[in-house]
Amino acid sequence: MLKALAEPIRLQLIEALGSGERCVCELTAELGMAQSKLSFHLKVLKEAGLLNAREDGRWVYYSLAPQALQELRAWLGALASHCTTPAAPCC
Amino acid sequence: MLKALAEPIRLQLIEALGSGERCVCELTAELGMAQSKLSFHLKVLKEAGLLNAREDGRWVYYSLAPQALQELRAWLGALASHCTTPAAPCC
DNA sequence: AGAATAGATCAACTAAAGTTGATGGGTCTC
DNA sequence: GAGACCCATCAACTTTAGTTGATCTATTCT
Repeated sequence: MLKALAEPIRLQLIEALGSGERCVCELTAELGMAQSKLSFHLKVLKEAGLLNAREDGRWVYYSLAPQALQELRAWLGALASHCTTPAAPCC
Repeated sequence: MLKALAEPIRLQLIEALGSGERCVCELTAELGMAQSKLSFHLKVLKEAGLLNAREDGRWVYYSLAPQALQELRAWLGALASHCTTPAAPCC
């Protein structure tokens, strides 16, 4: 999942979807890039569970999966809670 | 920063540091991998702002940077807040 | 001072991931 | 049903990132 997030184009997609659902053609126009490229990255994000796809006739609408975002937040929260414990003198 | 997180070994490091500060030799032993490899990944994480390094004589202790974690959480929160808006019919 | 240890860095190699342009399947309009 | 349009997929290529083993600096111990 983190691997899916960690790519500039995919981050652009995530940001674009932050304001709500979008269809692919809209995203293609907005980001100005080859359709196949976009399709590739959307697939990666979808397979990581970060995006939901909704088909409507000949269009496909993508949106962020809030649950995945929540999961990540929870993980970060857990990490932050104990990470300031000092190390025992080592070796 | 996300790019730094998105790598299995670096995730192991992050998890290991979740319970508190550690020195490199300890991490090397714990993860059982070449020292140069570990040093490489620690550097990536540090340059991303995710880790703090504290030198003490011949040892170096690494710990998670809570501020970076907080930043990420905030970003995810902002994304989650509007992402369910349905798309306007497109094209 | 000399030897040993912790850790960083480097160059050459290997492996993984993104890009490109073409093709194919499905859906809509006329 | 022919043509246009949206999107996914594929193979070949290019780019980027991780690995390895050797070497180097700094620090500690005898």
